[in-house]
Amino acid sequence: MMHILIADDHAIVRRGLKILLLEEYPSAEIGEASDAESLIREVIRKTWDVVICDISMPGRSGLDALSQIKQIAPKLPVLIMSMHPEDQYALRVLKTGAAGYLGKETIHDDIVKAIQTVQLGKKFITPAIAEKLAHAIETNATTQLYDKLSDREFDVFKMIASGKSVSEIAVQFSLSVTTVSTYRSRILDKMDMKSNADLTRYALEKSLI
Amino acid sequence: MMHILIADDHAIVRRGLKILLLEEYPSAEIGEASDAESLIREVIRKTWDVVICDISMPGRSGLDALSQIKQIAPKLPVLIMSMHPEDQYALRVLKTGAAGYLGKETIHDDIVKAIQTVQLGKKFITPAIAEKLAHAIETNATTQLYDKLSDREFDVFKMIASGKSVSEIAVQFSLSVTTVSTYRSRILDKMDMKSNADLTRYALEKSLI
DNA sequence: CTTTCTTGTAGTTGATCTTCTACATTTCTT
DNA sequence: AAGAAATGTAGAAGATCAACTACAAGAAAG
Repeated sequence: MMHILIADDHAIVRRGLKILLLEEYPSAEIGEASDAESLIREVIRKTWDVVICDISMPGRSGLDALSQIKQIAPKLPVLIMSMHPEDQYALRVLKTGAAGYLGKETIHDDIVKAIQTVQLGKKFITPAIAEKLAHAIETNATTQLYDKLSDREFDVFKMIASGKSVSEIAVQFSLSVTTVSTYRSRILDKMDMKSNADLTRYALEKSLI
Repeated sequence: MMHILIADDHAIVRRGLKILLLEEYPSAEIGEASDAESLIREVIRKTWDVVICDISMPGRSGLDALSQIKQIAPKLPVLIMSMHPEDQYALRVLKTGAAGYLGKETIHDDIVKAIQTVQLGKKFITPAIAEKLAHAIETNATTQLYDKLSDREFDVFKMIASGKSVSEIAVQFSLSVTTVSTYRSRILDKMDMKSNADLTRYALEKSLI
């Protein structure tokens, strides 16, 4: 019997996905988590065959959750789904240890194949992503400005870009304000930008927020 | 028999929503559209009782689609849903003629009520939105948001939106920093926004910077 | 297997910003 | 025209932030 854990903050998405999966795996046990915390809790609580996780969840992002999961259960395959056009997060996500990356548009068609693939211990890569990967390797990766950011920095970057203040971010991440401020400096430095507005503009342009 | 048209670019969302609706209206006919074009086509093709539409769809946005629908079938109630919780679009959406606005988080709980409400020809307004509305009316929101700004405020608005700090602006206009800060507060208040990032986003959207 | 670079994390302190309040001028309203 | 609301303008005090510094743990380089 298959044990599949779904993590997404939108109940409708969980519901739709669950039904989709039950069609293919009628006897499967489908677990649900609506945020990063309960996702981690579930992963600890019992053994799953595969986790399907949305990257953009409130609180700690799915990316964060992913790396945590990879610590707790390195061999548990995690499929990351995103509503953003495929390429944005794909590389980062795969680098963090995801077993595959799915756009919410194509999940319908890809999910079953993806699960089968990761069950064999392989990575599930769509042609679109594969191309992106190839291109990234060819052009020596770091074409995107934000690729230079660490995961933490990237999280902070998105939050600043979407208007969160450093202190809000500090609270949310339980960090010191100065720590977040340091991140901000490093982000600005790495991306060669001068103001939060630059970050916002950039993030909008790249559809990161 | 109920005829409900769902428009969302994510198949999973459509699926989840459909099942949700069929639970309540087992005999309903649920139509689906995955983008603005087919949504419009469907609206023209046959008569629906209600349309449920995501704002953020690829190509022309749901907002665009909404205003087109309102031209084609002014009396067809359109419920707009968004995954952004307290969206700054809420007001705009209602002004464009939507029958209601739902966050994807609460849609689960609200959708049936919403449909019933709009079937009676009334608008479905959640308390959160209601408050926004009240505030908007209070501050006399009718035309473009930035129309409410005075000339000075508008200048400051553009500068803040493009990333200038209040002190830079103060220097440039030979004003006290606090004066500029006061302008900023008033701008934020009048435009019902919370952060500089909101201003940047808005200004970009309106091509003001 | 050291050395160097990167990352995650903060403290201190001076700079910047916000909030609250206030008060003349204008500019509507009635 | 009298009163109300909006606008241009700041000060004081407290909140927030940035810059510089620091250091440990991990990664990468050699």
